[in-house]
This record gives sequence, C-alpha cells and structure tokens, in this order.
Amino acid sequence: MPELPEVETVRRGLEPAMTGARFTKVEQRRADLRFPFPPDFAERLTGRRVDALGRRAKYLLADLDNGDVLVMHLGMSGSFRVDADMPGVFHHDRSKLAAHDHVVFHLSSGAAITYNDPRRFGFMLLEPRATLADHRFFRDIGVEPLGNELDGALLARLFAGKAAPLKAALLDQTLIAGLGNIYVCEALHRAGLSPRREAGDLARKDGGPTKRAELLARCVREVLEEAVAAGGSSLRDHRQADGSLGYFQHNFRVYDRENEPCPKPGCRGTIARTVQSGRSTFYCGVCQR
DNA sequence: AACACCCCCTGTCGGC
DNA sequence: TGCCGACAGGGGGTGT
Repeated sequence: MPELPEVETVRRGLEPAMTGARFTKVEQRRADLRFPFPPDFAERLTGRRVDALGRRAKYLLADLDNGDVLVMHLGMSGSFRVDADMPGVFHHDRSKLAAHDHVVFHLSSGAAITYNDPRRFGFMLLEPRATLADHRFFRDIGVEPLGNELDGALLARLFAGKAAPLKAALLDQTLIAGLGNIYVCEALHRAGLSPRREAGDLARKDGGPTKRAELLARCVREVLEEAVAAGGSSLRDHRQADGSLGYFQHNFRVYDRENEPCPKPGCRGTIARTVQSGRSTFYCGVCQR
C-alpha cells in the first residue's frame, strides 16, 4: 500500500500510542525482513522512550530518548496494527498473532503495536540521529513533495537535461521522495501530460519552468494532499493502524482502470496500460500529451 | 552518470 | 478443481 500518503496516514495512526511512551517489551519474531534486524534490536529498544514520530519520504522515523532513531519502511506489504489498552497482555500469551506478524512493540501507553508484512520487503534500522542524513539510504533522498520547496521552478531544475520519461523521473526517489506508482499515474493524468514525455522537456532552455512544469508541480501536490486527507488508499483490504480503511482508492482516475473511459470531462479517451521501468503505467492517450 | 534489469517474498487472480 | 504464469503499493544492487 504504502506511498507517501499511506505512510503519513500510518504515522498519524501510530503517533498517539507511541509519542512519549516507552518500549516495555519488544517481540522480534524472526531474524530478518528485507534485511537482518540490527544486532540486539529488541534489547536496544527496550526501556527507550519515543520523543517524536516523524516521516521522511516513505520512511517512518521514531526519535528515541538516547539519540537513536528507529527507522521503519513498509516496503510493498507492510502494515501496523494498534491494540490499545492491553497492559501486560502479551501476544505470545494469547492467540492474537496473525500470519506474518513479525514484530510486536509493547508500550508503556498500554498499546501493543504489531508490524505485519507478508512479502517482507519492509525493514527496520536503528541509527544515530546525528548521522542519519549520511546513511546510504538517506544520503541521496530528494525533496519532500508536500514541503514548501516543490514548485514549477524546482521541478524544472530537477528535470532539466533528463532524457528519462516523466514517469521514471517522478518515481526517482533521489529527485522527489515519496511518490510511487499510483500517485505518479494520477498526477500525470491530472496534469494532462504523457508519462512518456521527456522529463527535460519541462525546463526551458534558460532552465526556468515551463507552464507544464508549473502545472505538474501543482498536480503532484494536489493529489498527495487529497490522498492524505482521505486517509490514503486501501488496496487489497489494507487497513489503517486503527483498523479503518482509507478511501482515496475510490478517487483514482486512471490507476488500475485499464479499458475504462477517461474520467476527464469532455474526453472521449480510454484508459490504457503500458509498462515503463518494469511497472504498470495507466494513462489516457487522448488527453495526456 | 544514467539507464535497464533482476531480485527479494507471498498472495491473488485469470486463463486454460 | 487444479496448476501456472503474471502481477502487486518499493527499492537496493549489479551490470552496461
């Protein structure tokens, strides 16, 4: 599920239970997810307090009271579940564990937070806050699309000289961080731009932004903001931390809508599917140029 | 440097 | 019904 709006939704769901709480017990139920857990993972977390729960791109960042950061990435299929008010009730004493529940955080708030991830493309790291920006996973991460920086001018600067198609450039986390396959397709449709158009085409010769760059920057922000407001998208029954469903999937205009009529008012096109960089692209060949 | 691929892993779905 | 391939929200690593 998780692109920026979904990760932000997870962050908001976990924040009340985590912030200010201490880890009273950490159950690590296997040695690795995508990567091995950090050495002594459970021991190093136990007793620590969470000072703040943040997000960078698609990463969740729990700032701990000893200067470390618990970094969590959901990969393709990761999710968190919060069971509130269960002091002393440990999952391994009950039959509450589900398949693919890999980590359980028991917190002094009384909440138990369970990480579930069938495909195990997610991972957790424990890194000092002071050097996190230098970590190889974070060193080259691009701009936050919902921060104040992303406008047509910046988009043009990022894309200038790039021969890659817009689809690939928007997916490139070293340029803009947090967009994934769904929201790239949606933003391009809103902007009326072909996913195949050269990214460099959005910069003028003098490096300034074209009208298309201004429009695309607006559409990227708009679709992400709407999705965050809707609690993200719930595909394949994916749920928010509190068990509720995000509903932005009902607002998809092109994603997973191959052969449906283009929803743009007045457009007579049909949504097509193609493959770019090994991922499905959904678009309307009539109104997206 | 800037691609294009392949891979990690499990579950689901459509076609035969 | 069962089997098999294709595909799924990500992204690190390798090779050209």
